[in-house]
Amino acid sequence: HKGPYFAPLYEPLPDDVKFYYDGKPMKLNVATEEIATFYAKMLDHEYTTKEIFQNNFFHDWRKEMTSEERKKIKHLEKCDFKEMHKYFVDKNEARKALPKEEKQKLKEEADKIQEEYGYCILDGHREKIGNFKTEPPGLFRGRGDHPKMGMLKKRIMPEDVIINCSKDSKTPEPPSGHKWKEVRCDNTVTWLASWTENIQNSIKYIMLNPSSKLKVGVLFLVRPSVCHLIDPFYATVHVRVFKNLQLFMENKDPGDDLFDRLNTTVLNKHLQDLMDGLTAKVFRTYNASITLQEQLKALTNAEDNVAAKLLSYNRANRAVAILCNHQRATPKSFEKSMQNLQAKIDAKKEQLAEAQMELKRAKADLKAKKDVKSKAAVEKKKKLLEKIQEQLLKLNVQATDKEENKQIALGTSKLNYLDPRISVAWCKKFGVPIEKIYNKTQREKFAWAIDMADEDFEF
DNA sequence: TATTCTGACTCAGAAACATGTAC
DNA sequence: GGTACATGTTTCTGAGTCAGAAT
Repeated sequence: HKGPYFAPLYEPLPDDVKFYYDGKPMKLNVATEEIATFYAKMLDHEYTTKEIFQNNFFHDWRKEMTSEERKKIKHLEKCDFKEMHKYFVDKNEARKALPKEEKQKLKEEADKIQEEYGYCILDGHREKIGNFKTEPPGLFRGRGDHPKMGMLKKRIMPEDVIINCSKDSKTPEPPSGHKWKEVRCDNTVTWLASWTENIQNSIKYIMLNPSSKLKVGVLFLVRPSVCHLIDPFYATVHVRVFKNLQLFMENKDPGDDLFDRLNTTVLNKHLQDLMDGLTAKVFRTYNASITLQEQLKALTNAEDNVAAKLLSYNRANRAVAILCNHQRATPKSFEKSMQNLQAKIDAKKEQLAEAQMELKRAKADLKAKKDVKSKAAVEKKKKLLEKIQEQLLKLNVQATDKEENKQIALGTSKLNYLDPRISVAWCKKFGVPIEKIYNKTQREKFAWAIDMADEDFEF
């Protein structure tokens, strides 16, 4: 591989884009200016209204200032980033408004980079890399009430990067004038390059795409032996759990934490002792997959059309998502798009009524004239009516699906917990094209399952 | 021995980006 | 046939999991 693709260097602002302190324009040192742009870009994000974010940013920013700047810039409230912010907003819009050919050119450049840095050779095969770019510098966006939000995420330099590649391969060249932190040849790990980020001091990796053979469903493929044991395991565990619960509670007051002695490490250790490869995650996967299979069996109607079958599939998938607690916030545009859909349904209903009228008229016409032409007209109207009925049904199914899916995220279970062979088998059995349930990326990731599962596959 | 830390890897949702559809 | 908006897809990166090492 060629090592990571580094984030582009900072381009200083044009002279007419100014930063103001206490109402007066102030020219910043390049390094100081760069960090200011990180904040300026986020001005209309909720983050910049949060005190922790502001404080962390200001603290880290001041650390990078020259001593003169630091002497002058003492309060964030007196900093005016608005002109800088506007500059970036305008720049974004200008990019969107670019003529087609220009956009095409940019795309080709990106593809070239992808082609050059986005692949590696693993055991003689060309494999796609998942993330081949270093994370660009910016302000840390912790989730929830993260105490470090707003801190400066520093630029990653070649000197920070450890390269991992095989002994007999050509070592990637560092960018000119730089060198790698280290080059090693460790074939016991899967990463190609790594660096330590400065916020949490954790290691970031460059690794392969989920479709690569290093990533493909090891869990599912070693699973059968484990999962055969889970059913009887559940049956006996029931009794034992109840007894243990009683035991736990005997020595506790009502407010005490019931499971103070049970953390994942202890649990996994115990499960590992029972059987090699058994962890808490295996149970999650097992439960998800067996639920999907059961629900599909219960909900699918062989006589339904494809749209209705897909509704059944999504319902089964939803049952799994609920089980795994994959909730999401109702999308911001939900109400509006639901209204649009409803409007479409109403329009279709009108069309339907219209088509029914026309058919009636055509029939009357046929009765009166009894000629070939009006017979053909009746047939044509019948066809039209059927088509509209089917379209209406499809729209109704869509609306139901959308409503039921409002607060549920299907992606995670579909991508990470469900054995894809269950879905593949279902598609084959009920004549549903696989593209209806897996998009391109998903089909790549699950290529092994699409090849191997037939319609009789049972989990 | 118990607890915390570290490294490797997977999961998860938001944002960016691309594509489709209605006007 | 072009544009604006909606929807679908991909990228990005913070968070979580798990095993083994360090304290």
